[in-house]
Amino acid sequence: MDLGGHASDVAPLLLGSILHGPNGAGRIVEVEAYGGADDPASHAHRGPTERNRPMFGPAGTLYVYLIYGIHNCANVVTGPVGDGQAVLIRALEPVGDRTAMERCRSRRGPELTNGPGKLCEALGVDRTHTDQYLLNGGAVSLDLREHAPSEPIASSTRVGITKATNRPWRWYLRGNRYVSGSRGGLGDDC
DNA sequence: GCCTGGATTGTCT
DNA sequence: GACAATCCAGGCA
Repeated sequence: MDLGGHASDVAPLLLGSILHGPNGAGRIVEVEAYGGADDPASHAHRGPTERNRPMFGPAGTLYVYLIYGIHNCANVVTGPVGDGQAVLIRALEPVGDRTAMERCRSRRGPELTNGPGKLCEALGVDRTHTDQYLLNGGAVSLDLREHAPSEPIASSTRVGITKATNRPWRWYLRGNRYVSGSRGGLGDDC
């Protein structure tokens, strides 16, 4: 798979890939695309800053930021160097041994990883991992899928943003119980 | 320098 | 359904 395309092209292709963290691993079941300067909702909209610098690195770089002072959110950088495009990982389906993740989260079932902040806490991913390259088997790494997932892929508008809310740049595996949205009743087709 | 608001979540009512 | 928790980038003076 080529991560060098536009975030909105790469995002649905990441569904089904496996994200590994210090505490465990999960299959990506929900993503959102964030563009560069052309996307007002993206951190990269105003150009490079100290925080978003990893977004402007090579495709396959990890960008982790702190939101609301509490939660970490993990993104996979896509597109050419300097573009600032990234794909936000919103939900995972745990794979393999999940005991370490459950211990970290003090929760089980979908509550383990069905949100961007939740999955970072479960996997043990935080801002110290930002700017890591995901494709060389480090503490945080990405196993790109070889085949498309068996579940149907659905899309909708993005969640939790106030700008450019009309772009249908959220993709998820329809019917998967680890997709986020239990709070907002999201998950309709687009 | 100070102020504001955010790609969220857990808890309480 | 409402709201508190808690950090910091970015805007503005």
